[in-house]
This record gives sequence, structure tokens and C-alpha cells, in this order.
Amino acid sequence: MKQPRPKELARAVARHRALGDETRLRILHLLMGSEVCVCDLAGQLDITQPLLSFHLKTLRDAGLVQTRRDGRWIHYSIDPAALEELGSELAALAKEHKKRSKLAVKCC
Amino acid sequence: MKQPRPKELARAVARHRALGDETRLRILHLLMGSEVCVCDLAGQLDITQPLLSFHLKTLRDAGLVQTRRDGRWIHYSIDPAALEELGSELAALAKEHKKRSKLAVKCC
DNA sequence: TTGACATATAAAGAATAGTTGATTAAATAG
DNA sequence: CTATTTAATCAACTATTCTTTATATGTCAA
Repeated sequence: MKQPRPKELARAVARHRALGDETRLRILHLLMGSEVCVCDLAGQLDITQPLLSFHLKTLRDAGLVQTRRDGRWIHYSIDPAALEELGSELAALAKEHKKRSKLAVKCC
Repeated sequence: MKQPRPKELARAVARHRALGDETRLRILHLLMGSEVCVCDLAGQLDITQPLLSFHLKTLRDAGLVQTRRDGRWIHYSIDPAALEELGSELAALAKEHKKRSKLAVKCC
């Protein structure tokens, strides 16, 4: 099977890695629908402030969320395009697999 | 925002974690279309056999691939339903986010 | 200014994941 | 049965990620 391009592969790895943590998935769900300031997230997550900051940075570095400063507050929001893209990649992988498996050839 | 159920959350975390590694994403791509025996994967990946075994176990524990023994060989194959499900979850998250963001409410 | 508040960053330790080399288990051929 | 092949497991080590405590940065109010 043809391998994916390095650039895309690295980005997908980074994104999945960011999503592979319970706290961060929770954060994403808390961000559903509208931006939320860090103070609000802190109120709902029962983790220390620096740790929350760490997880937010991880999500941000992966390009899954964006920030907007508003005075003293910083609001985080989902980047829906990034989620859609990752979701599409998985769907495409599954689809392509099924398509090809109809012409199945054995190995070994 | 309503939080996801613990069981589903844990499964999504495990799956994303499994996908958050370059070698394992490569393996998934090598498995596209048909099952492949470990010996063949080994020939294409330039990693030691125990390490390959470790990554395969990780993918298997996450429910992303399945195995079938055929004599001395073990064939790994994609579980397309798992990939589809994970892809759908991301798509649904993005879609729901967009839908809700039209009724946006500010926090803080 | 100064002080208070919101968030980020740094440093250090704890926990987990990845890697390697040696060994083991399962299947088969001779 | 014995030797060989294929793949998994184990123990030890390294590297990465997570977590905490302390400190810094940026913004605003007084």
C-alpha cells in the first residue's frame, strides 16, 4: 500500500496524540458550540491551573483550538476545520480499505 | 456543554493514543485493502521484530486491528468499523460545534 | 505607580511509552 | 522427537509526557 506523505503523516500523528488524553478530550467537549475562557474551563475540570495551561497548549500546538485575548481573559475555541479534516482522513482510510478489500490479495 | 460518557471517552482516548504514533499510522496504511502477515510488515518497516510486535499489540488493544492465525503466520487486518466510528465522532463533534456556534453565547 | 487577577512558563519529579536484546511459545518440517 | 521458523513476551533502559510547585507576564483597577 502506498504510504502517506511525511508532512501529512506528522500532522495526523500530532493531532491524534493531542486527542489521546482524557482531559484534553473533555476540554474539546467543553468548547463545543462556543469559545470558553480559561477561568471557566478551570472551574469545570478539577485540575491545577498550570496543568490546564499545559493541556491547552498541547491542543493549540496541534492546531485543534485557537485563542482570542479579551482583556485579562483568554478564550479558547475549537477549530472545526481541523477536526473535520482528521475525521475525514479516518473515514477515507476506512472507505479505501473496504474498497480495496473487495479485490483482496493474500500476502505470504 | 454536556460531557461524553466515561466508557466512550476512554475508548476514544485509547484509539487516538494508538493512532498518535508515526510507526503505527504507517502500519495502518500498510494494512489498507488486505490483511498482511507480520513477516511482511517487518520487511517494510525497518524496526526490530519485538518493537513491531509492541506496536501491533498497541493497535490491537485499541481495537483498531484484528488478527488471524494461519499456521505459523499471523495476519493483521484493519477493523474498518473502528476507524469509521472514530472518524464519525470527530465529524459529529465538528458539526455539532458549528451548529451550536450559530446560537453563540459568551462566557465570563 | 501599586496591587490584584488571569494565564503562561520554567524547573523538577513522577508516571508512562517506546526501544532493545534475550528468551519463550506455538506451529511445522524433517 | 528435534530443529527451525514466526511471533510474542520479559527485563532493563531511554525518552517522552504528565504533574506539581514556584515564578513570570500581561492586563486592568485604584
